[in-house]
Formats: sequence, structure tokens, C-alpha cells
Amino acid sequence: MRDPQQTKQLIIDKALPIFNTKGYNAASISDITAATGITKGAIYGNFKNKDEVASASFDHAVSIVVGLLSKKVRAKGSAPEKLKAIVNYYAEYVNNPPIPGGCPILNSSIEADDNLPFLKSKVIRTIALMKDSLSKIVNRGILEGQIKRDVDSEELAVFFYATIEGAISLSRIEGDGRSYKHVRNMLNKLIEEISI
Amino acid sequence: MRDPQQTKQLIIDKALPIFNTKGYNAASISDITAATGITKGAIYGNFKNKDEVASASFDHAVSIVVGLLSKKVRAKGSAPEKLKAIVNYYAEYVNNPPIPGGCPILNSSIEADDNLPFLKSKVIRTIALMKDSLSKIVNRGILEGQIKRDVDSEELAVFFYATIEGAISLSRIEGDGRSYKHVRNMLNKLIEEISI
DNA sequence: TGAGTAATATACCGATCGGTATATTTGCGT
DNA sequence: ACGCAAATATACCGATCGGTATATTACTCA
Repeated sequence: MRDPQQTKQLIIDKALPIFNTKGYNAASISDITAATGITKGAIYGNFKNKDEVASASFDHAVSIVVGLLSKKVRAKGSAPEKLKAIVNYYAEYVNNPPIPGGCPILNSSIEADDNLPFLKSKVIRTIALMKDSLSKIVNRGILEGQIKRDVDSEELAVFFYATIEGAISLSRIEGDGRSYKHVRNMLNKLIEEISI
Repeated sequence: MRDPQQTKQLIIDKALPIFNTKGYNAASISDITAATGITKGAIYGNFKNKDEVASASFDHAVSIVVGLLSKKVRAKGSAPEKLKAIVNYYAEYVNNPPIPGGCPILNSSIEADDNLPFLKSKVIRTIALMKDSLSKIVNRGILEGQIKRDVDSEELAVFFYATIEGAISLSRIEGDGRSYKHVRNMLNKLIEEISI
């Protein structure tokens, strides 16, 4: 296995769950060598430093989350159904997260906030992307007559995203899905209310 | 200043913002000695280990947050007004948090989740307390005829808390209060809807 | 098939970590 | 005023951190 591209991907794949569970600071290069079976030399031969590994891991995390999410969204036809699909998608984050450790965007957001500028900028861009996607779904729903015209799409998008992220963090620390279920019920009711 | 109780409090006071901004792992004992002007000997003379310092700091954080919050809540007479006071209280977390670094409950929740069991249990208890307080406000509002009878108080409490925490994290990473304002608008509308 | 190079492994660096053993200081009780 | 004990300061410990210099391995191409 001497293909550097393959090595790089192996490092990213194995590093991602480590970063996402332990956090950037607590995750060490040694953790990654242990998980990959690859030595420090190989890591620093393929990445400039720890930041670059974390950066690439975060990018990979986003691609996984967005990929799964957009698949669920595309499978639905109307805006209300798409919104419900998003709410349901995140329900799996509690017991069966696509990446061990919970939502990488939320986790990185908290840790990067005051300390990791290189990650912070990435998180901000990602959140903007998520909000924008939500906003577009709502806007299209309005245009297509599925969602009431007086709904503020940006406001609703932010509200949705904030609520879901908050619910994930609650359910994760509590160790069961009850909190998320409550929130899901409420969001589904909200979706019904704004639907035509 | 040879009073150990005073020393202990000094350590807690100075350690709290450090833990809350840098996180448990990144915050070092040296950070605390630097902030307090006190040596390692004094710290380990008053606390068993780093965990104990973090634990005491978290307790202090909770007492600060709960103290300020309950003051705002008690100042209002009706349940809807109390709920709005809570939403408004957290608006200050963005630009002017009572403890530097944002909401200590959310921060600790994310970091403790997979790695810090001693903190995790404390976070869980604190969240339960917050949800219970919210739930009680709603229940009393129902009994006193201020809130509609068909409202599920627990569901609403969880929803409120999740949404607010999510909104804080969004606004903090984004560095401005717009997201929180959007969420506040939505929550205020929700409060109006469930009010009689 | 052997030389050259790219990729990986090994060995090491200074710095810092949490924690402790010991020295020093401070204040209280007599 | 002095001695004793509690509180704080100092000096040090092994472990581990991120990172690097160098050795070794594996593959390519002549």
C-alpha cells in the first residue's frame, strides 16, 4: 500500500472519528498512528501538520453528512416532505451517528469557536451552506404553493437548524432519543402549520 | 491572603473562564497559575486534581447562570412573560456572556459527552434541572389559565431549551447576534400561539 | 536487474503536561 | 516571642505532546 493518495484517505478516514469523539485538542497524532497502523513519518509526509489533518477530516465529515442528507432530501418531492426528511435524518444522530461522536459541525463549532481559527472559518462556511440549503427548500416550497407565502425563509431555516443541533446535543449527552423525539414532534407540527 | 477558602474561590473564579473558553483538555494548570498568580502547590493543596478544579468551576458556572436566569424569571408574573424573559436573557450570551466562552452547559455537554464522565453526569443533572424549571413554568401557566391546556409542558420545555442552546452556538460561531434574533422572533411567536 | 526516487518507518528533539515531594512561609495559640 | 501546623512556593518527576531529521523500504523506469 504505497499509494500516497490511498494513505492520505486512510489517515482521514481513521482520524475523523477520533477528532469527532475526542475533539481536536485531545486527539493526538499517536491516536491516529494507532488507529491506522501507519507511522508518524507517513502522516507528516502527507500532511503539513496536525491542523491539516483535522482540516481534511472536517471536510470529509461535511461531505459525508451533506451527502447523506441531500440524498434523503432529493428523495422527497415537496418542500414540507423535504423538511420532515431532514428532521428525521438527524434522529439517527443519537443512537447511530454516521460519524462516531455526534454532529461534527456542532462539535467543531464549540471547540473551534475561541481557539481554532483554521477550523472556525470552515465551520462558519459549512453552517452558512446548511442554512442556505434549508432556506432554498422553503423558498421553492413557497413558489410551488406548498408553503404559506408569509413565511420568512431565512428565519425558518435558522430556526430549524438551531433547533435540530440543540436537540442533537441534548439527546447525545442524555444518552437516549427522547429529547430529540420531542423536538421532532414539535418541528413536524410546525411544518404542518406552515404548509398549505 | 492565607485563607484557604478564599484561595479556593480565587482558583475557581479564575479557572472558570479558562475552562469555558479553552475547554477542559486545552486548559492547563499552568493557565490557572498564570491567571491567579498562585502556584501549583496552592492549587493541589486545595484540590485533589484537575478534574476537581473543573468540577468546582462548572458548579460555579451553573450557579451564575441559574442565578441570573431565575432573577429574570421571578421578575415576571405570568408564564408567557417568564418564557419571553428566558429567551431574552440568552440573547446576551452572544455579545456579552456572563462567563467568557459562551454557555458552559452547552460547551461542557459537547466536550464531556464521550470523554469526561465526571463532568458528563453533572451536565446531565444540570440539563434536567433546566428542563424541569421550564416545564414547571409552563405547567403553572396552564393551571393559572395563561397557557392553553393542550400544551405538552415537557415537550415544550425540551423544545425551548434545545432551540435556545442551538441558537447560542450558531450566533457565537458566526460572531453576531442575527441568528439568535431570528430564533428569538420565532420563539416569541410560538409563545404567543400557546398563550391565552 | 539495478539505480534513483518517492513513500514510509525509526529515532529523536524541546516543550509542556498533570502531579508530587519537599522546602519555605505565614499566622495562630500559648 | 516562639513553636507548631497549615498553607503556599519551589523543584522536580515520568509521560506525552507536535514535529523533524534521518534511515529504510518499495516501486519505477531505464
